[in-house]
Amino acid sequence: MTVTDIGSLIRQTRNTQGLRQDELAAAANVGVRFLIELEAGKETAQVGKVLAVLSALGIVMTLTPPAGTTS
Amino acid sequence: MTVTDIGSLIRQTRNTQGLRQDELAAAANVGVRFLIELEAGKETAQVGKVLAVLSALGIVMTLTPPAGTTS
DNA sequence: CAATATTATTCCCGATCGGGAATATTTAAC
DNA sequence: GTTAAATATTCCCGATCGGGAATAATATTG
Repeated sequence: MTVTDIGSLIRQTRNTQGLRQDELAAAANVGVRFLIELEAGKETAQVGKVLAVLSALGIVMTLTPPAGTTS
Repeated sequence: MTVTDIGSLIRQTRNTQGLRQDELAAAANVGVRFLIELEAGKETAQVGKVLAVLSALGIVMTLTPPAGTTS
């Protein structure tokens, strides 16, 4: 999973929901410029804001540790 | 999923793998201070570096869009 | 083609990042 | 208690964020 992957998924999900960039940006409380750069795969985006965008789209994140290290 | 959750999981996984903060930081190519702040739930951490840490620990991220929006 | 919608790029600039290194502070071991 | 290990906090400071607004470029539609 790369930042480019995340950006692509965000853009795709946004489109299938019929949202414009400025609408999603407003919903997630971020700037339009930030969203543009995030969709383009910006490595340096702040993780909190990335989570806000994902959440605004209803995208659920799951983190699975390597097998056998859960204990 | 919050940044605090991510930080907690990173710390926990790091501990179960017997890694010190400086060791993981070196493996992920980030600074020790960054890792400390990330484990504490720093909202403003750069997403690229967060992914690097997760990857160094073998933690897999999955993003699932809301049902019915995959098309 | 013309008109519009949408996305992307650039400007300025205060605020904050994030690094290494040094210094606490906390925790563990003997 | 003492020595050491591990974690956390501060210092300085160049690099970059990220905002709004304006402009440019790229679809879409009639």
